[in-house]
Amino acid sequence: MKAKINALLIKAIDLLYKDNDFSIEIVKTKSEMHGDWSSNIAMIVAKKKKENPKELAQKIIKLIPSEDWLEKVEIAGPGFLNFFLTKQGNLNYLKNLLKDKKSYFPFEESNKKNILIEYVSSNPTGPLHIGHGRGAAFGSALSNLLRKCGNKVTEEYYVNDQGLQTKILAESVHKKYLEKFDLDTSEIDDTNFYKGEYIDELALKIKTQKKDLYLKIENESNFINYIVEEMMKDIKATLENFQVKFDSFYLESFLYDASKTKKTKVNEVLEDLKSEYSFNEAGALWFRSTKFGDDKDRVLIRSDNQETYFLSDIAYHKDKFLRGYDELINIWGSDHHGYLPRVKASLKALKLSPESLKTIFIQFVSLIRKGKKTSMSTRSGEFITLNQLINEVGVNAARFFYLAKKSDQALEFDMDLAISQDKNNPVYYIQYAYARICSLEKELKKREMTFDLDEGINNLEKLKNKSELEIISFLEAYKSIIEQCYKNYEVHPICFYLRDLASKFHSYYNSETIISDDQISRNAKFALLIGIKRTIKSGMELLDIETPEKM
RNA sequence: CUCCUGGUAGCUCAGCUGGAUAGAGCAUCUGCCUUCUAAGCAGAGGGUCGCAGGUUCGAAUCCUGCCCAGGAGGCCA
Repeated sequence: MKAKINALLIKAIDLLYKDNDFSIEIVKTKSEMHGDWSSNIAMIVAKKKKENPKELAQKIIKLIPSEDWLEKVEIAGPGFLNFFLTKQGNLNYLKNLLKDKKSYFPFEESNKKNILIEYVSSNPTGPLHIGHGRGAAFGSALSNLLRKCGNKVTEEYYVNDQGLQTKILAESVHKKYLEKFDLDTSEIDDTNFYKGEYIDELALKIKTQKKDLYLKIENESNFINYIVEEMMKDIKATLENFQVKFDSFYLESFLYDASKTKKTKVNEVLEDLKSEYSFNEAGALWFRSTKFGDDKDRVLIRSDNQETYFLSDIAYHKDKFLRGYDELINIWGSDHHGYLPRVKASLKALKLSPESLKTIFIQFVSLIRKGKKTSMSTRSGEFITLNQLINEVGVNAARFFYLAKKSDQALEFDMDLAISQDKNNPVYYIQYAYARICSLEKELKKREMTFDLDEGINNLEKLKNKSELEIISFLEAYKSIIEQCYKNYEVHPICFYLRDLASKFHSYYNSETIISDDQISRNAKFALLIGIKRTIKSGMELLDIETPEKM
């Protein structure tokens, strides 16, 4: 409908000015006094052409032909054009939705892309905590949306499976492991060690499974790999538990692997940057990132010969480009925002287009328990793991709480509120609406009545009361919400929409008896319910939240 | 010190690519279960949109300054 109105307006303006370069808005109205759809076109164009908005609006109206779906167009306020649709016009969307045998989805990208989306990528030095959970929920939901809109999407987790931090992790575990055998570890300097409970648990697991095999470590890198694998097992299990499914886990060590090719991918990057963009200073190798807009130059290889994570990150990003994607998406914690300029600088140096890389930052999650804020730190071991959260509030509620807030805004996760499963949880409210519709269908069968969808579709005109008309119109708004989310790489508006839709349904349910004796009107009402049901299902599937048929 | 986010109802947040009377949920108060699921509904109260200027027909939205909160600025990740 929006597209139809848009076409009429563009044509009218084109006739008047031979110009259609305007960014106009066509929105669903909030009040029925303003009709069904509203446009600010007259005010936008009037400004550019220095005319009076109301007079211009008058001219535009004269150029709008009569259409069977259009009742009338009015001018209101400072120059809004308000479109009042005929009954037919308003029913178009719902009819299409109901006629589609498959699951209806209101938007499809015309220029389909092959997208790589990287998220979570938590270091395997500890279990996932509630901060990672937010990135996981958002990344998976956004992937669903991008895919549902017609794109090919690959979800990837980048694993920093080597380097200094994994070494420290292995040492931390090993110390605990030694202590399990009552060995004296007081000589070991553990100031930088990881301290969480999981270290102790892992040490115990190793003792149980491998006995005294690692009392003396013969091959350090093998031991590190072993520990990292154990951590990743745990992380993967948590992700699966949380409805997050990755297509690939990309190992950092692969970038240093020379077994298949002569040169490692990291070495290739070092050559790419050689002499022109890198230099030696104080025993270290630097990347001249200032040449590409970064604040300062960055170290690639430290004076102790240790490669920085930045170096392998460059190689990783280069590899992403070489794998042939149209678009790369990174979902990073907001503490990495200072990191982006140097990555973009490296892309420019490698003559790869930084515009193809879209980075979305996820703000911190802090935890509130019994009114007290808890700080999160992997190293000190003070955190709530994602597993704990799932166990306490459930996957569905956890996902919804994460997704219902704009991702670039800090989130205060109130455990006590999320734990309370009784009433405060908006998830149940939406699920309940869905279950109620399912329940009505069951009740219908129980009373040995039938539902004929085609008859319902053909009699939608019979739906006349206020809440029915409002819902019919609101169902169409789903399309705009999806388009907006798709365009802006966000998902929280879906949460708000579903809540509103559920609310309108509950209200309707309470004001009307759905199962009536009049077959025609009953079918029409059930057709409307099916529209609601499919829309809720569609939205919840994007969020990966369950829609039980019974509660 | 520099940069990035944010400041909207008692609380948690939408709205921010300028538009019509600033919206939800929770909490509070008043009603509604012999009737399709009360995990629900109907109604009420609650606001100097951090402060001050500016841009214009119009500003919560854009610009500038200030105040407050959080974050980033390493040969840490």
